Amino acid sequence: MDNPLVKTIDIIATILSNELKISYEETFRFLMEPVKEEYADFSFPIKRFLNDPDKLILTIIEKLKENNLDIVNVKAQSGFLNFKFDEINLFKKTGEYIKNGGTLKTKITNNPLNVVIEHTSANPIHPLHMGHARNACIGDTLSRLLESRGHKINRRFYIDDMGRQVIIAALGFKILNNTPSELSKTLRIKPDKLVGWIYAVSSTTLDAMEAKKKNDIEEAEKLSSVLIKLKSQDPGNLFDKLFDGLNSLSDPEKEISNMMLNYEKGIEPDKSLIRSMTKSVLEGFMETLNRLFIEFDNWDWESDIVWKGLVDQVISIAKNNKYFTKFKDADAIDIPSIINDIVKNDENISKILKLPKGFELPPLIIRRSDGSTLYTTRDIAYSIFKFKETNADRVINVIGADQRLPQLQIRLALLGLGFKKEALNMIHYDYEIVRLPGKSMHGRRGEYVTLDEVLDEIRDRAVEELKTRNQNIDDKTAKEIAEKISIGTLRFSMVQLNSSKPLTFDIKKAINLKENSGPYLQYTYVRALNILEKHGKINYNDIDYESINNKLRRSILIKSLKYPLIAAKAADDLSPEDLLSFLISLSDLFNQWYESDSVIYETNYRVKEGKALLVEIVKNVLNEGLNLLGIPTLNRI
RNA sequence: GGGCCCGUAGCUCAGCCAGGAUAGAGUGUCAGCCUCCGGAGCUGAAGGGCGCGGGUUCAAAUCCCGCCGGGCCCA
Repeated sequence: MDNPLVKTIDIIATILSNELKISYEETFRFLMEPVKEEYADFSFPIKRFLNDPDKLILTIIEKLKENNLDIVNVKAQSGFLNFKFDEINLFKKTGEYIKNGGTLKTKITNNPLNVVIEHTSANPIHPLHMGHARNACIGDTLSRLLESRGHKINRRFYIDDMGRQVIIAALGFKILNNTPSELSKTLRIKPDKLVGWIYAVSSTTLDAMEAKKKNDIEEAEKLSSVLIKLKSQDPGNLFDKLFDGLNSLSDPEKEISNMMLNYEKGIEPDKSLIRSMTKSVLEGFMETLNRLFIEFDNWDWESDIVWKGLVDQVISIAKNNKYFTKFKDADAIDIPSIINDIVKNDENISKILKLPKGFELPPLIIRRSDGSTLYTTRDIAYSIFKFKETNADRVINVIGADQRLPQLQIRLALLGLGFKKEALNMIHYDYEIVRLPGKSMHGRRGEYVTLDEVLDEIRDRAVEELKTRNQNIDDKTAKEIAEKISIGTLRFSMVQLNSSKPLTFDIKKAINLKENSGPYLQYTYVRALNILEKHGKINYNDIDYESINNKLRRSILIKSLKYPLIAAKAADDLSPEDLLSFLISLSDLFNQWYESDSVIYETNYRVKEGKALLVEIVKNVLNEGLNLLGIPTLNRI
């Protein structure tokens, strides 16, 4: 059930689509907000399609009358079809709609899909940091947005447990002769933080040993100063044992490659050690992600993909494929030929893959001459797996922009191996890095600011702020509210910016809690809630619907009712930031109104009921929008 | 050396994909607003012609070509 404005726009889009012989989806895409409110409530750039729209206007009016939706005026002006609502009539219909339990949710799609969204997928060797925060917030917001649009969403986390880094961390635990879960319990330290420290010490120590061996004195000195710093962060007399143990290894490189091979084959005790360590880290991840209300449907182990034989399958498919080739003795897929044969002859495919012009790609090695597989090979297997598992129509991978080339290679390989559907419906949703001013990030050296630390810091500042505003607030309440504020701050700032731009996260600025932030939306929601609480139940039968005939109130009504369309478009465009800026501008309008036109002190009873209905509408939209952004709402602030 | 991304008010950004209505926000600056629904708020002012140079078009911040600056990836 759609609200009267959405219903009207829907009919208009259907008519335009029929008359102009363009698809409904395309029509919907072009229906837009005019640059200025005075022009119209909705516009359509008709000149792009048609020179004389007069007849079309008559058809539209007729059809709307047939559907008892005669609440809109249509005019053709400077190349646009301009639609303007009869606000009184619209308000009346909306009142009835809300009274009968109508809601303002994302308009449901006509074409529901099975969508897999893989996101976060952080390396399980240290706690989540701000880069992962951006990934997680984007992925989760996309999931919520697409789900609200009526798609079936499957959220997956890929556990990259076969990389060299994981093995190095596991080697550290092997030397300490202890399990991560026991150690983190006895030392009372979050498991991901413990593993992060052990990994940093192990990998720095190994690098230092290597530097000494090569007589690279400068590098060795640099690394030993890193080690001194790491030693000062020792969570419980572990450093010396770890450092000495690693140094006593005669051939650490061989140790690592043995462990790696053992794990790939599933041989104990390495298998259990690596699994349990990774699980501990994942527990830490979940704890952090739960704070942000982020959950997954499936956790996929890279090792499972291998152990199930899916990687071997890919290799045997490749061997029987015409694009199989040898590259420097290794098994490879002939990417250049795939480009030549398939992509270059098909404009559609080359558009979807966004192949760089005149760029030569080398063959993609899938198995080294020693028989070991590569990360990308496993990724090809995993890509096929993701489609198969849920019979997915589309897979969205939220992965950093630095992975563009490998992601493209995977899709080209899939294309060549006959997985056309997979290749063309796999979206690399890329995002740029997050910088913290004045801080450098090196996971291998233990230099990073964790997501937990950032959330805690924002929360603590928010507690202070709450206490200065409200002397009577008790500690527990303040902390609860502050936690929600910190989530609002973080989730807002991670999604606010177009993902193709590097994001500088300035904690000081984020804590400033100024307009254009999560707390601003939370604050506005509380305002609406307070008014409604003071006003009490709305008497729908007593509403003066003509009271909407006022510039600000009218704007607020129209804007709010557009919400289902805006959210739908944001979902179709995969642009959560559009939803966010809509909510900000609705909040701006609402706050302007709040300052200038009281609801509670309105003396005309019937007008007062009308105003209360408008507040109710705004409250519903904010509630819904915040929910899609994963920003918790508050009852007080 | 090649490819990709970014370059719009002092600062952070929207608009570019799908070219059209006087180029928009926020922040900062300056000037105002608490006998009135919670001031994390509101009102107002100053501030850019869209990195630079060409081209296509009736129309370019948006499309094409070249260049400059920054970042990433591959070598």
